[in-house]
Amino acid sequence: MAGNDALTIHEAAETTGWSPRMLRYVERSELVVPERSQSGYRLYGPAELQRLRTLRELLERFEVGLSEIGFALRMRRDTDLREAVEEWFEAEPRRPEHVDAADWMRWEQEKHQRLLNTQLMETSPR
Amino acid sequence: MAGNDALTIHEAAETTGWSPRMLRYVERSELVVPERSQSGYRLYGPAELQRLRTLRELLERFEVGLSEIGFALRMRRDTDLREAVEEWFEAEPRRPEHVDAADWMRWEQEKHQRLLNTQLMETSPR
DNA sequence: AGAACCTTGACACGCCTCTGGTAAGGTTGC
DNA sequence: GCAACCTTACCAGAGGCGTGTCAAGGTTCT
Repeated sequence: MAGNDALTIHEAAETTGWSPRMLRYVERSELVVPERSQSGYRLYGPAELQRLRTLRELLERFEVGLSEIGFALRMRRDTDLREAVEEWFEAEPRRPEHVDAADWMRWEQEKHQRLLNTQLMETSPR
Repeated sequence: MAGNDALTIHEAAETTGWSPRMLRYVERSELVVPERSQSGYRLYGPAELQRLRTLRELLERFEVGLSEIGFALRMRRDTDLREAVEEWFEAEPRRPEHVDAADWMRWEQEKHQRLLNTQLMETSPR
């Protein structure tokens, strides 16, 4: 393997700061999947090494876990999922369009009512 | 509270399929945060109920967890995080720009070499 | 005033994530 | 051929997630 710039798992571990154990784990999460030699050895090229280093930085900087980046990957690959999640968030700023308009206005109205009650009760409680 | 269409936690639980316990949990994850009455009771309006129902569907349909949607929310709110994650993914299709071009070409070349070796060895193994 | 709600906080349990090992066996370099 | 690597497959332990339940105490309805 010498002379080639593809690193074995232990070498890659040393230069990226991951443990060999974790490199296998990262592979299973599909975030960094190295090539394999003919006999099945993992071969980490410059691109993988770089990705591993930046991944590490990413995780540390934002205190996120592999599974979370894994989920981001899943959203990026699964269009249905991505769209469903986005759609759910879009409905966030109150007044989601699925809600009947009349219901909504009654709700808004009564919110003010409630607030009013609140104020009143604060001066003359129960 | 009667006459108002804001539901208490147990009522909301019944119409949405969540347990009261889980509604508190969902609130803690910041995904659906109900208003509060003056005395601190949670008040679920039509919008919240709808959001709870669709959230449930989302989780079931894609077999994701609350924490994962919570992470999506975090990405949506934290621009730095979102951009960092996206940037990491952008570098995915091999040949990340941080890698030295000469390194890259040598790597690509040797990849073909490796593949060639593989084929040869498959016909005359060992 | 009492029943029937609500609140927060805690303990608990099963499952998953992350991380480290270890064992049994194949590959490579010298 | 032997040392030093690699592989997969397990066991294990700390910590987080999802969920229930219970306790101690406040609120609301009648």
